[in-house]
Amino acid sequence: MLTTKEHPSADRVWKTVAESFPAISRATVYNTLNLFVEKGLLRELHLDPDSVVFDPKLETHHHFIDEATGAIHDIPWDRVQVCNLESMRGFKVREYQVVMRGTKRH
Amino acid sequence: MLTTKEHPSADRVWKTVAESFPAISRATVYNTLNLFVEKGLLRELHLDPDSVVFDPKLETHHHFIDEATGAIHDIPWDRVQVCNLESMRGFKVREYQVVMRGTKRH
DNA sequence: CACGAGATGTAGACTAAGTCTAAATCATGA
DNA sequence: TCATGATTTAGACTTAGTCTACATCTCGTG
Repeated sequence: MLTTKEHPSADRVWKTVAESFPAISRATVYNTLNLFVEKGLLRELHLDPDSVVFDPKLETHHHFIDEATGAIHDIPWDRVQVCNLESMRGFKVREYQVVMRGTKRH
Repeated sequence: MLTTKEHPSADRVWKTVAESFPAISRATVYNTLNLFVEKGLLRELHLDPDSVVFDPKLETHHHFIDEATGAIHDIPWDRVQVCNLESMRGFKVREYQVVMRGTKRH
């Protein structure tokens, strides 16, 4: 999980882990994932309409959601830029990202 | 709903509507909201960790999430810009937005 | 080694958002 | 008025995420 390039849901992680550790409890997987988030080892994303997904990549980056497959792709931070953030006058922006949707070119 | 500046969840809409129409069924509210989305009268957002929220503002815009209150604010499209989108070479970007999190200044 | 205390994991119950279903009701045209 | 299709209802159902009580593990100490 901590090294995957994907963005699995908790249940997906559970199913994957259960292949190697069939005795592991679902609650343990949820609890562990949430602990990792709390301790800063993972980030949770609310991009998927069905569930929270977890992102092991801690460096700030953008996201591209493939509408055909549902896959979430990490986009390097400096690939695109958000210009004019200073104009957000009434807000203190702690973090931001560009969320893009579309399809992957072949 | 179609004119609100907020981003209510389905259940929030239900509770609001039920004040005027106590007989309305929860499923009707869900069904109607989903129909509105399908017909393009509303957009659904997956920004809130707890539920889908609905956005009546059809013009493209960005979002700012107030982490203190959970409130979602619409940010005018031209307030900030995403530069270098052409660099998304392997992707066909159908739509994008900047999602910002932080707090509102007093 | 034994023991106690705290941490961690388990198994299943529980909650709540969202969906489904069968039936009732409504709306419309003939 | 009636038939038909559309819409709504009320509650059941599903499932992601959380909670709970208990079991098990880990570690430090004597």
